[in-house]
Amino acid sequence: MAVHGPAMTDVARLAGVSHQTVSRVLNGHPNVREQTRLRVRAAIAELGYRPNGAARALVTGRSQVIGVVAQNTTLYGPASLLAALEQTAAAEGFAVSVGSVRDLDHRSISAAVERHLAHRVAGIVVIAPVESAGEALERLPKDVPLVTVDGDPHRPVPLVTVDQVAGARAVTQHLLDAGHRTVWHVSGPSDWFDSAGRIEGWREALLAAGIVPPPLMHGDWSAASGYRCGQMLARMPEVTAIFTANDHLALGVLRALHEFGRKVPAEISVVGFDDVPEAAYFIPPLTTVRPDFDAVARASLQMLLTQIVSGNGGGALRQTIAPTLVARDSVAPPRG
Amino acid sequence: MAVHGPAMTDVARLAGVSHQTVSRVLNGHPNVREQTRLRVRAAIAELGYRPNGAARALVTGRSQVIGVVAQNTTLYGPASLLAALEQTAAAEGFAVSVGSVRDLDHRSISAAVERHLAHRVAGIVVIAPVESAGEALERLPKDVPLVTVDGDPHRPVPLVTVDQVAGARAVTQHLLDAGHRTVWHVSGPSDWFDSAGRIEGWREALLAAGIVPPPLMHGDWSAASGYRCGQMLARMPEVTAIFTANDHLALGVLRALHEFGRKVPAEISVVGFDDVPEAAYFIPPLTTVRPDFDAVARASLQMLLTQIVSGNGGGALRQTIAPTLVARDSVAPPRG
DNA sequence: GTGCTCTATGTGAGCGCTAACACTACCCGA
DNA sequence: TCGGGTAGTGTTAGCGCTCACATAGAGCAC
Repeated sequence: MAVHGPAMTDVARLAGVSHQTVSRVLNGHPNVREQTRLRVRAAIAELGYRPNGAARALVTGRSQVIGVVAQNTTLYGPASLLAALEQTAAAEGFAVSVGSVRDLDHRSISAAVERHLAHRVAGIVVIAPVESAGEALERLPKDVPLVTVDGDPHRPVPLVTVDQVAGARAVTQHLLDAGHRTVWHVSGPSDWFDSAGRIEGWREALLAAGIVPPPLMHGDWSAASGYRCGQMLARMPEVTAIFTANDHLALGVLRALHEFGRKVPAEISVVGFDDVPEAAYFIPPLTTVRPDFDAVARASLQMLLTQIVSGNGGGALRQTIAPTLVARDSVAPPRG
Repeated sequence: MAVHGPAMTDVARLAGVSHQTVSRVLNGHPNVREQTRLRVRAAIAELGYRPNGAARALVTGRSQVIGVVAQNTTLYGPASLLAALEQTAAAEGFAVSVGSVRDLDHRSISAAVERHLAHRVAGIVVIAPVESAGEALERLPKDVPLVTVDGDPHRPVPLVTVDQVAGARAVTQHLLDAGHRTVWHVSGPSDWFDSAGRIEGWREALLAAGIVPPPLMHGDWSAASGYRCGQMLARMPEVTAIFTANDHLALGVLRALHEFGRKVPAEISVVGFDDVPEAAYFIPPLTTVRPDFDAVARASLQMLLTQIVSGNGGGALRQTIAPTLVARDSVAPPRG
């Protein structure tokens, strides 16, 4: 009382009804007289009553909480996704509980999922961009609504994903259209699906144009690795166009090129991926690809809610969100 | 059963003990025979039993969940803080529920806090960097453990904060030590405490050196606003040193200076704040200030846990985390 | 009037857990 | 021998809510 605040029975007593009627009002049940409804609402307001989610979760077996498992929520992509998910979920009356993991191996993921299950979350969204994450999901109880984001396209799990391949293809084509003979690619870590998709799109576009893809440069999303790759690329006079798997890699590449005195875009064109807010202020402003995180969040949440409402079993739903090319100043035709 | 998984009584039956003994094992109660404990653990493992957090929350009145209220978790600072909080909380057995808000007015904040209270969170961390947020906190039930991060230093609420003033002072002094006559400042939004603290530190350092602070340039944390301020500063020949309130502003400034052909650091030195991972790859690598987000997260969580355990009433605790200067290449002595 | 439906409300049980207390051994000192 | 601790365990009563069902009254046809 003093500590725990008023309960439903307190409201009921004040309104002169039974606790069940209060419950009905709270849950928007139809068969309640308008006058009664008003009286109950007044009592709720007067007491500052707040329904106890734990009690509700106990009896219904499901809380109004969605668990999100993500790695490294400091990165722009995951952070944006998380924020968008939270906003969308809040609009639907759901809270979002984060379970971020340092590593994406199955032990970490399983542990995070366990934690969520202990709290009886209504559903789980796994931002699982790597191979090893998928395995952890196989062992999950089948009755827990689940959606993966940017996960393994080959696993029979509901999936929402940014169309990495299409984005990368568009970027590569964009560079070819500008007149470049070929396009070099600085990739993300090889075990990420995002990374794989971007490599695939790049390769496809080149092959479609009858070009043999040049050797791949392996990065790890960080500006530091972009810088290292950039130092190599800067020394190769034949390089005129570079597609980096994300904007941070592009930043590192840009700096390396700058240090070697190679002008962008006059001598070399550079394109990124993600459209971080700062990309427009790189030197020069970066042409990049913008994934629609809001759309991804909306799609995954809707997919999850469908499962929650229908009791479960989304089966192997999947949805792909197309990204858009954002053209800025870092692309120009090659010299000569 | 099929859906809800085994309950404590199921474990008890299998282990041949009472459910209460299972409860004791789970909660690390001392008076349980080693042999019994083992039997119970075996039963738990065999059934794949998972304690029901909702039931526990119902009876104890507190869940093992900490609510975090934050704005714009896409920004590097808040995102890092959130991630660090989650990691720290997980280590203590707590889950973290995010309630991000679009605006930091009291209606939004109150709504987010309400949502957390409905779920009976054990405590709340509010990342409340602006004035209006504080008001919302005044009306909060007194018995809810609460910690604010980067909040109003003048409110009687437990507070953990990065020492903005010290950081800004150090940066400014660093520039003066390099030989600059004065330091210009591009600030963050005026209603953020972070912003105010950085302005204060900058001003203090200048005044201490007997220098009248030059006019303040107002930004809003974004690279875009940094760019706009940079365009003005670039045209002023007397400007030789700029301290920007965060790294993104610095990026915008750097680009503007670059466009105007002003060399950094040869002609103008630039310093940022936050040490985003990319700062080392700006052109040139950015000298900046690194706040220790992990330390902030640890401090706030510890403060919160103290309140949770002791029943409440942290009173007006406060803790300040000193940031460190990270010297890179964007600072040099002025010409001549 | 009787019997029916339909709406508005109340009653009781129980979700899975913890807290408080009760109980049973058993050991120890007097 | 017996009281009195103390470790180990069981029993009972709820926490605040929803679900399934019971009930009461109103409306209406015959």
